[in-house]
Formats: sequence, structure tokens, C-alpha cells
Amino acid sequence: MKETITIKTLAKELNISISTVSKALNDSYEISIETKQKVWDLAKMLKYNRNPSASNLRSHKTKTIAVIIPEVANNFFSQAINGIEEVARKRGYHVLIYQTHENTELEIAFTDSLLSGRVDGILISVSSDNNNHEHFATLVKEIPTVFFDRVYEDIDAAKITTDDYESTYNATSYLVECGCKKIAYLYALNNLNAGKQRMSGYRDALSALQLEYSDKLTVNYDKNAEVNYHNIKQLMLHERPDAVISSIEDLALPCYYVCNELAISIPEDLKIISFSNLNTAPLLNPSLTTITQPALEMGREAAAILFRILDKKHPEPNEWLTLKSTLIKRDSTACR
Amino acid sequence: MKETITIKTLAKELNISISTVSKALNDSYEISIETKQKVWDLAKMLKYNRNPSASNLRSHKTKTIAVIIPEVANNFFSQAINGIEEVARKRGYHVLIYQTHENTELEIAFTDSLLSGRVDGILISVSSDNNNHEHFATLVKEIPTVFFDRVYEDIDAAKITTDDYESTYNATSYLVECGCKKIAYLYALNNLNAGKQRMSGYRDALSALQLEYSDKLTVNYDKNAEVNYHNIKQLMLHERPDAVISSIEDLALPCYYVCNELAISIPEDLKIISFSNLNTAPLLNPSLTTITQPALEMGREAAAILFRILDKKHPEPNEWLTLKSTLIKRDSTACR
DNA sequence: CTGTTAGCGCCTTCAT
DNA sequence: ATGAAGGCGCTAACAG
Repeated sequence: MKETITIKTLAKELNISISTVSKALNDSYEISIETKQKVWDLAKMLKYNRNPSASNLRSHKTKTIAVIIPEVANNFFSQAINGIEEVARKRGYHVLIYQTHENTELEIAFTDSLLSGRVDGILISVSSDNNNHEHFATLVKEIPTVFFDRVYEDIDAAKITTDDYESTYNATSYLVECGCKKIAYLYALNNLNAGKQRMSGYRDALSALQLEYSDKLTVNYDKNAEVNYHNIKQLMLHERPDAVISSIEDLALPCYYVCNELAISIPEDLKIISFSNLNTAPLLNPSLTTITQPALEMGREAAAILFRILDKKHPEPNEWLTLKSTLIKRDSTACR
Repeated sequence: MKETITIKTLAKELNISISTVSKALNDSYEISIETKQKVWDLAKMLKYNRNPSASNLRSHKTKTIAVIIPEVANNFFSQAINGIEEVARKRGYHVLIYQTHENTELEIAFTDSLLSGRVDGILISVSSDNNNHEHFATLVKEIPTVFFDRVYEDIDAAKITTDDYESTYNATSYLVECGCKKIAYLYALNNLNAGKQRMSGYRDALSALQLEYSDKLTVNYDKNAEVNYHNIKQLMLHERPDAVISSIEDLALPCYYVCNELAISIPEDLKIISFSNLNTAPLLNPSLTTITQPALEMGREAAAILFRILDKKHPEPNEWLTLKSTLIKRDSTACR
């Protein structure tokens, strides 16, 4: 550990005052270009690094944002982080990551701890098993926050989501066009706006196309994977749908397993459409048509909105932006 | 913005001194239990949050670690982050994320900026187009660093990798057992130990099994995806291998495309094994056998090693840990 | 344009 | 067991 070098070191070395050095390093307009240059040169030579803690303490700016998500190891969220990090880096910001694992306690612990001023802003995709939004109500008053993908309508903050309603509506229509008459729905995220919207899109499309909705054709997500498997199997055995829409990737999986076990051929006997952000399309089972959300763009946009707020020049307060998903049809024989 | 509450607030409220409050909050032995309790209660009531910047400035501990990786939106790395975050959270640490996108300039910028004392330690998986390791040599002297998965042997720091050599050796042997006689290799990460080890495993297995190695059966990764596609196509057309081992997922993809275009059936005409950490196995094309690295465990272990170093009680200095990959055989008909 | 003076909130001797 | 005082490194008034 060699001696740490501070602006004081630079000041002494150059025989100028500490504050001049500070201003020079911050490229202040009130310092002559020659002085600045001298300071910069010496700083580089000595490999000076500003102490962020000291700087933050004084300026109340951390140049850091927090990202709170349910899970990193998820194609959607990891792509979103990618976009966030990209935008943040370009602005010289640092990115902290927190995973809630859908655990409300953890989520509260994170948001509470961020109240300490560790970050300038927060990007969050809320956890789903969450019924009280109180901690968010206080959070958004204290610190600039943008909700992305999984949002609460009742919270007064900026939001960005995808077209959850339209995407399932269109997917359902597409299946009907393909001749499907009995379309099942695997329902998840029931506590979230996104989940409800997706369900509504499915239901409204059915009724618009003169098909009847039935609870029997719906399977609700359960935390227990075996329960999901069992429920989907029952659905297949007793209802024999000719198509399935899955609101999350995690329910499409057991659906595949079940088909395998029951020797239901895909897509001849059953067409499957799932929300999915798998980034390796061609490795996929070619029969899986997906509703793919623009995760990278959402990350970028969410960060952009946050920075606009931090810059104190966001056009309209608490905008709610909606991006479009894409229905990627991988089964070329499905519709002809 | 209501008034921010500090230890000073607590002190005034309780009519005790600031330093007593500070010590109480830090659970110091020299404070009576009654006083501590009073302080804790009030702190909770007032939702006091210690200001991290001030604390860091004094104590030189940030309770923060940095993770530097090529890409978040990658199944291996996102799973690794998952493990890292999990371990860090349990220790009350915060996790900063930086993506290099395989860009050495960026990598250097990140490591340099971390020299400022923003973090207590670093976990890094190096970018591949990197020939000079100087910045790491200085980095590891200044700040505890653990290299994971993509490491440089010549850097004196703790490392953790998987069995790159054995995994391709075993994969090659497996293919030979299956009757393959002409096994191609898609070569990537050439600048990295991991890439070289994988190649060696392949070559050594070939020669141990009396098969000849030929450059013609090897395709080198190119940054340009079209070039990869073209090269793989040439390989298929001119060499007609009966098996392919891909050192990264990104080369398995064009391989699939090519097979599709040339109407080469998988796995009848061609067996493919690829390194891959896709977490949705059943959605996969069932013919893809994968070499899957224990990403989550690696993240956990890497973090654990770092914390052991930070705790100043790591058993042996700069240990190099190796974890085992798994050959997941998804083609049940391949070997019989 | 440059320098002086106060702290930011917290921790840490050193006294009491 | 508690308190007083100083300073971590930097920035933000305010003077000159």
C-alpha cells in the first residue's frame, strides 16, 4: 500500500490551492486553461483517482443507479440489464444489481437500504407475489424511480411496459386464423398488471372471434413445478386443446414435457405460443412460436427516462411508455 | 425532500453524544446494552439509514464488489452473476456490474476507475481480444481480485475455472464411442486459456483414439457472423464431418443454419456437441448435446473466494479452483 | 481567475 | 460507559 494521492498532493506539488485543483479537475469555467492543463497532466502522471466517497458525501451525487429485478438469470432481464448498463456507462454512471427472487421481504429490504443515498436513481421490475405497495409509495417520493415491465399502476412514477394486452390478443387471433378452436391459456403473473393484461387480451380476442372462454382451459401458475406439470397434464387429458398460449417461458416447459409423455405431436396436434426471450432461436424446437419482448430496448429506454428525470428536464411527469412485442412465428407449416 | 436524519439527529433526540450513537449503531462493546437498545429503537422508528459515503470515507470499506464480464445477456454469465449476487447479499455487500463487450479499452477503463476505491474487491472474467495484461498486473496488487472462467495464467491472483480440457476430451471420446470418425471442431476464445485447453482436449482425445487431427476439420471463430457461416458451410461441403464440437454456443448456431440449408439431418448425418448454458433444456432441439458449465456454482465460489481474501484468512494464497462441467446427452438415440 | 473557509456524515483516538 | 475533538477527501460558498 503506497501513499494514496489526493487533490492535496496535486495542490502541494503545483503550489496552488486545493480548491483550484478541485475546480480544475471538474473542468470549471473559472479556471484558466493553462492551470487546468497542468493539473490534468500531473493527475495523469500520478494516476490520481478522485475518491468517490468523499465526492459523493459533499455533492450528494453518487453517479450510481440501482437495478432491482426478480432474477438476472432470465433472458428478458439479462437483456434489459445489458441495455441499462450500456446507457449508464455512456453517462459515466455505475450500475448496482439486486435480485428479489420474487421475495417481497427482500424487495423491501433493498428499497429501504437504497433510501440511504447510495444511488441517484432506481430502475425496478417488481416482484410478483406482492400485494402491498406502500414501500414504493414512500420510495418514489424520496428518489427518482422508473418501473419497467412489471409495474404497479397505483404508484405515481414513470413506467415502461410492453403491449401485454395486444400481444396475447394478436397471438390468439393468429391461432384462430390457423384453424384452432380450443385455445388453452397458461396463466401467470396474476398479481401483476402485465399478467392481467395478457389474460384480458386472450379473453377479448376469444370473444371477438366468437369463441367461448372457459376456466377449464386455463391453468394457473403454481410455485411448485410438479403442480404445474400435473395441472397441465389434466388439461391435456380432459380438454384436449388444439393450441396453448403460455404467459411465461416457465409454463411452456412443462407443457412440452407433458406433450412428450402423452405423445401429443407439436405442432400437428397442438400449437404452442409462449412469451419468451430466448436469444438462440435456431436452437429452439422449431415449433415454438414466441411472443418476444424488446428487452434490450426496454432497458435502454428505462435508463433514458431515468436520466431525463435526473437531468430535471423530463418532458411530462411520470410518463408511461409502451413498447411493442414481436410475434415470432417459427412454425412455417402452421399457417398456410 | 424532508430533512435527512443522521446520527446527529438521533444523538440530539436521546440527549447523548454523537460518538455514543455511532458506537451503539456499530454494536460496540463499550456501550451499555440499554443505550444500544434505545438507539436502535429510535433508529428504526425514524428509519435512520447510515450514509454510506460518509462511512466509506472514514472506514475505507465500501461493502461493494465489482463484477466485470464480457456480456450480461449470456446464459453462462447471467447465471454466474446470480450466484455472485446471492453470496454478496448474504454478506451485506452490494454488486456493481460492468460489461466489456470483449473490448480491451473498456476493460482498462473499468479497472482503472475501480482503482479509486469504489469497491472492496473485484470479480472478473476477462475479455478475449486482449494481449496485454499489464493493467491487471497493477490492479491485482492494489485490490483483491478473483478471476473466474476466463483467466490469465500469468497474473498472480486467485482463479476459478472449469475443466476445459477434460470436457472436450470426454466429449470427443463420447462421439468416437458413438461411431463418429470425422469430428470437426469450431474453435473460439483462441486468446484465452479456456479456448486453448478446449482445443487441446479435443486434439489429445483424437490422438489417444487413433484418429488424426486435421486443420481442415477446424473452423476458427470470426467476429463477422457471415464469415463463420461461410466457413462452416465450406467445412460441411468439402469435409463432410460426421460430428462437430463447438467451443461456444455462438458457433453452434450457424452450424445449425448450415445443416438446415444443406439438408443435413441432425443427428443422423451429423452429431453436434456444443458448450452451452441454455437453461431451458426441453425447449432445445433435442439433438443438441451440450457441455454445460456450473455457472451458478462458479459465481458462488468466486464470490466466496473473494470474501475469504477480504476476510484476510484465505487458506493458501491465490488458489486456483477447478469445477466440473457436465456433458448433457440430449440425443437418446445417438449411442446405443 | 485563484484562494480561504466551512462543512458533508461518520468514525476514532483520547479523555473523562 | 460516555463525550469531545479532529479529520477522511472533496466541493461549495464567498472573498479577493
